[in-house]
Amino acid sequence: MPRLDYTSDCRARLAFEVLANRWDSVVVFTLAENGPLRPRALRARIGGISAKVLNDALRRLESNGLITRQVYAEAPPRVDYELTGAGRALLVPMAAMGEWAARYGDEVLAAQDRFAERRSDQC
Amino acid sequence: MPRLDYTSDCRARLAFEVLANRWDSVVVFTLAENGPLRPRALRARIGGISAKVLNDALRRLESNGLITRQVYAEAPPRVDYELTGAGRALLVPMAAMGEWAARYGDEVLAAQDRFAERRSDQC
DNA sequence: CCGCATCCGAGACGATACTG
DNA sequence: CAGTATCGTCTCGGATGCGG
Repeated sequence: MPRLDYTSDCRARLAFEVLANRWDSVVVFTLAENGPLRPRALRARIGGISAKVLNDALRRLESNGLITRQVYAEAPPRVDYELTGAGRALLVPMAAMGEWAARYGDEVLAAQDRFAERRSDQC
Repeated sequence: MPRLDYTSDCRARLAFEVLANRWDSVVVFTLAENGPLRPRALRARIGGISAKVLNDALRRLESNGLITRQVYAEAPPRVDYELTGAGRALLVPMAAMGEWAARYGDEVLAAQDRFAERRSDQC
């Protein structure tokens, strides 16, 4: 998050930076599909993510204005997270990314295998 | 690059993972605009990237099948890098990301400022 | 129940110097 | 000129335990 230097003029970089971390896009996607959710529910829907890491992701998304944090004055404490307009709008480019992955995902995996083989051949 | 576990079903994750690192998307973009380039030329066009880091990025992109590496038997050594079909196809989602950034970039930066302020207020 | 503090390992980035 | 090696720093991911 060291605030982008746009010396290299790639407009899309801000968007990628915002979703660069492992779980951020998954959280956005999950919130988009299910509406406002509590951390507990988010963890359950996503699966395979620790509480701390989810919290880290939520903080990042909040700091980038992609989600809002609602706190209810109750006991036990209750919180939920919801997408902002900017967050919801991200679904459009995310869909484009998904289509690319659907079309070229196998190629990528195959290339990774080939590359791993070549490196083990040399040694 | 620890090979995705698709336990969390977000199809777009592969695409994000492929461009998750700082310079990867910039390199793809630069190659798309200028055609095949030698590392030297790439560095010059991009600006602000060290030789090692560019090399790291090129290796990653190659291992993911987004670029190809052409070696010419000359002296002094000559190499150039070119986008594959999968690499060129990435420009479509990248453009979508760019449009999002153009529309919501300011909101993101403003949110970051607000978030930074709140944290410094508390301390 | 939510979130924070701590500790650890893995990678990326960055600068520099060196080999083919 | 291309690429590697090394070193230091930073951040993410992951696990665990504590406090509000």
